[in-house]
Amino acid sequence: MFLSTTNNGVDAKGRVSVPADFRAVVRGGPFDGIIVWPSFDGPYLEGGGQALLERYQALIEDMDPYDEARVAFERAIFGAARPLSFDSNGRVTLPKEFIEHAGLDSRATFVGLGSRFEIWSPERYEEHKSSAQSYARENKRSLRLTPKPGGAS
Amino acid sequence: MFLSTTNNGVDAKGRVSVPADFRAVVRGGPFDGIIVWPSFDGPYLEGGGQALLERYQALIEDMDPYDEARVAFERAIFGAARPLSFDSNGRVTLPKEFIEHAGLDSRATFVGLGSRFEIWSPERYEEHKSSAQSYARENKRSLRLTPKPGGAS
DNA sequence: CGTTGTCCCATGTTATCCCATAATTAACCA
DNA sequence: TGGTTAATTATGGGATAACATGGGACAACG
Repeated sequence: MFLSTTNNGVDAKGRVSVPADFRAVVRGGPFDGIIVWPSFDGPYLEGGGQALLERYQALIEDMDPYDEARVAFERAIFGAARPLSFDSNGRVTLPKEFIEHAGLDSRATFVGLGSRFEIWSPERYEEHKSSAQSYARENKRSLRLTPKPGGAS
Repeated sequence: MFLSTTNNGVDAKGRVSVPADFRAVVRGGPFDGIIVWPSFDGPYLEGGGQALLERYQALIEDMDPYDEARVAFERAIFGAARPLSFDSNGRVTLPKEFIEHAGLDSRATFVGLGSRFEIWSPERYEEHKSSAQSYARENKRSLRLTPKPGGAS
């Protein structure tokens, strides 16, 4: 499970150390690395192990072969995703397009989200964290998860 | 799994390098190359390894032998598909009809979609990509990950 | 005999691997 | 508990192999 938030450096080659905790999550899997794609929902990257992609694939393959939504998801996720393998020190190299999409400069913030994680520019992540939108989103989720003792609804 | 998007050059002979990642997917299969056909759904090419074609064959053989749709699929896919073998550098030569169908000029965009891939003219793909992204953004709620049997989140 | 398609070799570019070093954390013993 | 050692992690640079691409030779076919 991907947990906690880490801020690591991005060097001139686009290399960044994946937090050791995150590496431990995918260790032993079919692919020694992570799979990352630019979010179609904002200026950040999404990622996970190969298992995550296979779960998405299972979801998508339940849709009709030429369903519009299916094709859109396939292109937005599989078409954009890249497998990034670890080097001997646990780093991955981010493609230029990914760095541009997330607006990364010299540092990157890894945010663990359970089954997956996100990679943000530190500045943008601070904005995102404090923005009213994400605040509302998080509140909405906790409303769903925690039933009130008195039990309305 | 076919992943990510790559833009490679098409030379005067119609030769194009198949991305190394894609070659790795079909490596070890019964046929050292890819199978490609013009999409009946738009100006692009569809392709995959021989395993993909065999899956399609299984799907089609489940249909009624005299179903009009079955005959149509057989003609549109098996009738139009061509096996393209790799040369020693990992390139294939695209038939002229394929180049015309996809409107390819000097470059071709390979789009990995999990079990298969597509080949687009870069300009046409850019148009479709942005519409696929906005469609995915609007319908992202239908892509909810079901919690893993053992896991939390 | 001309045309088309396949094969092979050459080259620039890019990405991958491997080394060394610094900083942090964990483990261990006094 | 404090100090010391060892191990893991994060970072930087250089060497090496893989990849994409161009041109030319040979063979197959009409």
